[in-house]
Amino acid sequence: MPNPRSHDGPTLASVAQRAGCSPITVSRVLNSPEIVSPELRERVIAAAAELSYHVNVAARTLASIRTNTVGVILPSLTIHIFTDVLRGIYDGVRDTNLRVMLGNSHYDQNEEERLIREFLGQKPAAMIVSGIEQTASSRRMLEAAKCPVIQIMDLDDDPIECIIGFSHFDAGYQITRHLVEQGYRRIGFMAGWVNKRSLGRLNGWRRALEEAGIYDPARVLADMTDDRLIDPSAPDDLRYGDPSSALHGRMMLRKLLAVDGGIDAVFCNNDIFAVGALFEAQALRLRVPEDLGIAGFNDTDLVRASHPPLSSLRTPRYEIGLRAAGEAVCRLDQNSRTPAIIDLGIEVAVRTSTMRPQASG
Amino acid sequence: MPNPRSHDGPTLASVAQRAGCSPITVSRVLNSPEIVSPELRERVIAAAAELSYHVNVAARTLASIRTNTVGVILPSLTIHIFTDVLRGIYDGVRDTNLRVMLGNSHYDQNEEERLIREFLGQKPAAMIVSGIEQTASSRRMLEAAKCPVIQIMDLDDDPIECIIGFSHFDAGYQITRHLVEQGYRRIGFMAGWVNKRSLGRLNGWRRALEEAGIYDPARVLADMTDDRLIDPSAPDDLRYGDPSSALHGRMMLRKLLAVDGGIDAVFCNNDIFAVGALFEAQALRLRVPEDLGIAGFNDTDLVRASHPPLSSLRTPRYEIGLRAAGEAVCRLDQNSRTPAIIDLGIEVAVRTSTMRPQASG
DNA sequence: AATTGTGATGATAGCGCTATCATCATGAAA
DNA sequence: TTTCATGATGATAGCGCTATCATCACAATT
Repeated sequence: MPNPRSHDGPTLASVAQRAGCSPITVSRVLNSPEIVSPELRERVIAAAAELSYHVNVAARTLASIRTNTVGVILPSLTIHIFTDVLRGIYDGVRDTNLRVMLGNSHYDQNEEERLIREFLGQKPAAMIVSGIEQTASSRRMLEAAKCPVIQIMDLDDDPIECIIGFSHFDAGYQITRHLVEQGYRRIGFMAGWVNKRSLGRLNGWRRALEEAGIYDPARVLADMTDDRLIDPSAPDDLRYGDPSSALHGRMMLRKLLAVDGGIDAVFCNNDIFAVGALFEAQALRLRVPEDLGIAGFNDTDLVRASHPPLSSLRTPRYEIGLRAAGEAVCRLDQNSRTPAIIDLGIEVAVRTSTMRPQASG
Repeated sequence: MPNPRSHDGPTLASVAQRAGCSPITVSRVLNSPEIVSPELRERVIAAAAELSYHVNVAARTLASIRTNTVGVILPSLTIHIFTDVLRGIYDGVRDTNLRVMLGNSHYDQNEEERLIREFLGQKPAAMIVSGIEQTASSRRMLEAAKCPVIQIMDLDDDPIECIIGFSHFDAGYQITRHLVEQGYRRIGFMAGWVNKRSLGRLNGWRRALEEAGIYDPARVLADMTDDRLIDPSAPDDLRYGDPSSALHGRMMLRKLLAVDGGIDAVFCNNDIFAVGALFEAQALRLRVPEDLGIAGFNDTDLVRASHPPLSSLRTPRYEIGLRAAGEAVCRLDQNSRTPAIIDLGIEVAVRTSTMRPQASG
């Protein structure tokens, strides 16, 4: 009777036996094939194929100290921004031997800290974490980590090691500048719920308006800083709903139009809000862009196809994920931990929704 | 000098030493605390906390045969449907000791087979795979797997073991019946690109129309069965774009309106197409629902907020993920492998976009 | 012929954990 | 008292792999 603790699958030893060599040689064929003679190598490969052998990752990890797992911690899987990033990361580790271990912090810094602790306990090959809002203790753990640590999505702070993203301040500033240049004067900001990144955009919006002498704090709407948006006990409508739903966009536009003096343009913190605002404008029979300019954020497919097409700010979400994975691979290859701030840039995508006829500006 | 191969972190042995007991007792505190005396247990927990000990997952896996990893294989991370499912899965394994290992097959059955082989090689605790379109060899491997295998998203076939989803045929049938009941007679189907699931919906659409005696095969648009949609070498516009973009919806509506006899309503294979169709209708100054009825699929946030709100078919995407994870946990607990077909049901969400004034019906 | 280097392969000893069996008090039942 | 069950803890032996060092044939160099 065979050892009951053993797996049933073939092991290095069984491949070795079949190929007529020692287990360690099989290991070499797997890990550094160039140092094994061609004939033996072929024999081993054939034997492995015949037995449909697959390495036991746990055993390899245990024996070799290094793992091939990249820990990724994102604040949400609901918000499409982060699934775009995630897709980039997965595409970035394709054709490498790296695995992704994903954690969802649900925008909870304590949960994030827990995940960081747990992931670091597994000695990951690299860590990719979103943003710069970690707790002090999370930050300390990441700084002490013996692997590349890559922060993503943000820029404006001193990174732990490598940070890949874009300036949210610039993003808010540039899209707002565009609205100012189009002649809009009462420009609102539909922030939704405010985190560090949104705050950067808000400050960019504010700066652009202050420079033009038309800043009015009443025109920012951030009162959705509301636990219901992320609280699992919230009513179904919001719980299953995207916290950035188009319905919120509609509601917020109504509120902004109702503030003293109203608004003649709105910068929406994401494209979904913007589409919601567009629908609300249609419902109110406001002409876009004549009566109301609408600008989105992220430049997703949707706003290219709307009627009228919406201006937006293109953010390199997929590219951030791809590059983050690439940096991880590269830093592992070169065993380097050089600090780096990688700005993947942004771009204002100008479309009809903000092309105000100059006559009326 | 310590063993250079060893990790630097604390091990079971160091915790044991600090707690003044043997390593195996520490292991017991971790795995079945109830069999250790309260005092010793407390001492061990305290020692572990002081050293901030974390188990070495690789060592545990190697020693215990069983892993705590659930392999999940999805065909896409681009399509929001699957990220909804993914979110459900992650929420479903929260507060369990299960990990998720995610693979993206990019709608490629060979890639899927590769992933299945690789994942099974790691003796996962369970497997969750999307759909029923596996290759024969994939199917064989999954059937032979020594772990619960849960298929999701579909229903209409004999499952490997447990399948969780809904009937795509019924879905297509019900939403089309609704359109028929509203008095629409030239009802198109905007399929986009056809896989097994879309085909089910198409057949449902067809059946409903045949029953009403108004089926016309010219009114289905499925010519986007186009490799560019999933080919990484496609032009940027499509590559980075969602293969179910609203722009496709706009294009397809134009095509459907141009077929002989035109259409007076359209069932769109997803909500994004439907919103695109709505925008196109707006651009063409077609009144919705009077001139054109529009129905979407999935009932996402977006269609609730559009102007007019779009009817859609609610699909339990998040719930499928949640339940799949739940089934995995449950089957592991009970060590059962009972066949099960779990229909999570669908619902027609009727909104303005298909409420045709009966006078004109 | 002796020495050295090189390239290919093998032997050995763990990596940190858990399955299994062994031990040893303790108290209840005979 | 003896026996036996029970509960708590320990000792031992791997899980399947790789790091490290050892070996050995063979060719090149002195």
